[in-house]
Amino acid sequence: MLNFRNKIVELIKGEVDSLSREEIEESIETPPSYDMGDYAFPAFKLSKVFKKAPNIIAEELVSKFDENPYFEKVESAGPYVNFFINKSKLIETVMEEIKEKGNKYGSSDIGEGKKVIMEYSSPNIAKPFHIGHIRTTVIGNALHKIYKFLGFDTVAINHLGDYGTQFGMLIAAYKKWGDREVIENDPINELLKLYIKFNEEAEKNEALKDEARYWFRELEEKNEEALELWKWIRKISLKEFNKVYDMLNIEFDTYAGESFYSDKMPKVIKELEDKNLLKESEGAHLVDLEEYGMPPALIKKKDGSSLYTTRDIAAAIYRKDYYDFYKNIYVVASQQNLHFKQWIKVVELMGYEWAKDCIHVPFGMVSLEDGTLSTRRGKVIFLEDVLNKAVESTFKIIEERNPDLDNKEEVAKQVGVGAVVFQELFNQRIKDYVFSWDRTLSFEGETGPYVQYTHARANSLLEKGKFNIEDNVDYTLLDSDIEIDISRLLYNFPQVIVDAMKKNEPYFITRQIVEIAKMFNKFYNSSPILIEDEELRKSRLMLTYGVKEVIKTGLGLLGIEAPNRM
RNA sequence: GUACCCUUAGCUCAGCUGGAUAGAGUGUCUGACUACGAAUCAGAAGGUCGGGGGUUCGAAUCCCUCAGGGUACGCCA
Repeated sequence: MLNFRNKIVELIKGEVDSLSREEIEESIETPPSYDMGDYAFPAFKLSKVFKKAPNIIAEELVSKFDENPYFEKVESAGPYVNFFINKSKLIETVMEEIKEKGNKYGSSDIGEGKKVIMEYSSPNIAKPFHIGHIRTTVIGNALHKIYKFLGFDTVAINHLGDYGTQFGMLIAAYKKWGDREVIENDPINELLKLYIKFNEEAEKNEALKDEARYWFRELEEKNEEALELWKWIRKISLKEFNKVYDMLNIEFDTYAGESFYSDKMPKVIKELEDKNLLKESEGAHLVDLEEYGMPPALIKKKDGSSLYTTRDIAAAIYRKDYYDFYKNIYVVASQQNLHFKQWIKVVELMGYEWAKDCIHVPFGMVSLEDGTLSTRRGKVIFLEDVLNKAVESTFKIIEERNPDLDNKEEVAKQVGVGAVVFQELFNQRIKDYVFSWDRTLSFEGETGPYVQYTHARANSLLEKGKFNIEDNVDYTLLDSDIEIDISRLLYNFPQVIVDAMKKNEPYFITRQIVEIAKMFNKFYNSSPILIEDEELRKSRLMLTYGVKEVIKTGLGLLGIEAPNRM
């Protein structure tokens, strides 16, 4: 595909030697409106070099760029040099590229040979998968797909919370009040009940906490009974989680969670001691980080057992050895910012230069209208319920508007789940939000169903118009403002994917496909597509095809399906 | 108490590494279905970018400060 920015860099570089190609590339901007041009080069920085007013420099530059095949017009506007792209070249290059690459349009090999670890979702065993888990799960999945699409060699890790004192609690609670059959029938809820009951009782009776600690120690010592219970609880919980993962169409490469690293920690503690990083304080062992403006990182408890900082350090070291990662990414809530800063600093202090490749990708908090989520107090909204409710609402809408649709259940699932996922990936990760049923179940405006609807509509046009990708198309017929606007958005799509990867922000893609859908709907409402004139029809269908492909790819990267009918 | 994050239209949010007149959606009001799919489109109204300083040719964007909200701070993860 033609790279218009590079063409501008070449033109400017030909006239101005004092700026490097990179500097020129970086200063190229998009004007506020396309009436003013497709790209703009501001001359402010040159005014110091040439000791002239920027608007004079801009004028002088323009006079040198008259005849050029890639830009139909170059003009100055005050201090800016504005470039107007050659529209037929733009449309032709983007359409030919989409035609050639199809559903691979926007992919690349920039990540070739680089291993990227994406740790996300990571629910706690025996606790419900609630609305609070949706963010890490959905953001992580999207990032995983984005990196993969850009050629990175990815590993999706579900770092299950399957170890720790809480397990001692569960085992103790099960031994006191548990019933295997009851739990088998409704694992998460029953285990949650045990968990809540144990916490309530433990507040009244301190001795229970000792029992929990006892059972956790037994588990670590590989006591057969404890081990068997642990395996069983882990298995039935995972089975429940997989219901949600199936609905979301998410798979992991490994479920190596906390337990997996439990035997890798003593070595780390020893290493910290050998490197003189460990300090004793009030019976516990820690790494002092005062020098770096952070509270100390606790490594070993009074009783000798380890903490999750130790576990994360051990996991990172293991992963470096085993995978030799290029980036080791953690999609974990912003509440853990300090924790990540601490342990990554400790890894750095241990002398591992790859500490900088461990990246925490934080996101904001979800709360309920009446306050914070709390598993212990049973104040949660289950993710499964959210998804099911969205699917039900969608099903009703389909019954109303498109009752003859084939496989309504399947489509309702794709659209309902898609709506939830889309909403989750629509804004910057860091923003907190309050969960609202109204918002989750609204399918109008900038929503997943809107984009999916546009896709289905485009598909229907292609079918009715008997679109054939082999047809030769006269691109010069696509010359209206809307058609060019659409082409520009399609043209920018590959760059948007790269930006999304660089910033670990899937919403760049969400916003781009919304823009494409909006522009296409505008086009659809203003220009007939299935018309008599064969040449014109073919060209408009080609544009429709481009829109359909890019929307589908974009949705796919977000983990959302694109049904052909809905 | 200390550190970090957030604050843009009634509501929910965009605004690319500072750049040309601050944009969407939603809600409100108005208009378009015997129409290629109305989960759509067109239009109107709606903003001292939390307040105040500073840096700069230029600040919603960078720095300082104040206010409001949130999160985290040694034996949970």
